[in-house]
Amino acid sequence: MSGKEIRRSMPLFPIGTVMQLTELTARQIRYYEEHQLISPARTDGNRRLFSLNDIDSLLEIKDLIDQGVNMAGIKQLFLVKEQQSNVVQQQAEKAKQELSDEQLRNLLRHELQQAGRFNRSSLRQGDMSRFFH
Amino acid sequence: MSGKEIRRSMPLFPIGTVMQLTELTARQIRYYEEHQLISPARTDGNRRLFSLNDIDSLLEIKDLIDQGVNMAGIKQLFLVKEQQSNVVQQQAEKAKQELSDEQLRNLLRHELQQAGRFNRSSLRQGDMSRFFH
DNA sequence: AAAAACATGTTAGAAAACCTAACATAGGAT
DNA sequence: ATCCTATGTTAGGTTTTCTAACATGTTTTT
Repeated sequence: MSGKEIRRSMPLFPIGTVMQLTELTARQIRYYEEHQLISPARTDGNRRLFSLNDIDSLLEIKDLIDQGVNMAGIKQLFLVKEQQSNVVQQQAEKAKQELSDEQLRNLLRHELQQAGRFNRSSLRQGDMSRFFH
Repeated sequence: MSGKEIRRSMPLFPIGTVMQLTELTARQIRYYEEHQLISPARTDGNRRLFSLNDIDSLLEIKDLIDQGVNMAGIKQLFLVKEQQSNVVQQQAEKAKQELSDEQLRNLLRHELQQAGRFNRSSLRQGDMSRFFH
């Protein structure tokens, strides 16, 4: 939960770069922040600095908007997704301590079915990979 | 030669971000550019925009300077390294068309020995990985 | 149908970040 | 003792970003 995430959440990009990367206007990006769909960091001088995670989120937002989802909908989706990944994570952790290998396999299989039924769009994530490597 | 490189050479970061990432001053970064060790892109408004490759180069420059190498030395090292990778690349390409598998294996073995003897520091490259993933 | 809400555009004024160019300087090299 | 190298510092100018406000075309609600 730290090694990888610390880096992808590192504030690196000014809004201009993000505009190009996402093809969103500054207005749109700020509006989505206003509605708490993202929370970019700030420099000492109050300029926004976006992380790779922020950009992933923005690309996802753009996608959802194209599909007619409104702010409230997107917020809910993000919430649920966060919860889900928390659940999966915590349970995986709990499982590691408490369960036998056999039991663990069963649990994971269940979780994954759940995710597949619902979390659909999370498979399209990590879109930033299109910019690097 | 295109897929990966296009992305790592994508102009993304303003100088402020690069300063933090590399712990170099703006003066240093501009000075290295002046000596053509890097060539960051520019925005329409003439602001520098650095790529991941630029940052890799800067980290390498910093390293070499710590080891007492001066501008001229670094320039030469970069030149040789670029040539080398060109040679390896071209020969690999030529080889793919002209040589048998057996011959190809021999050639690559040779090239790699060469590289190992000389290109040493290139193994420490791709340092940006420390910031992501 | 009128009013309200939503998502985005546009504008204005201010502040931050960056630019180039010039001069300053400590430490090595000649 | 002088010159060169790498970097610091300063000044004046330009670009980018900020917030806040008002404008506008679409949907929703009433």
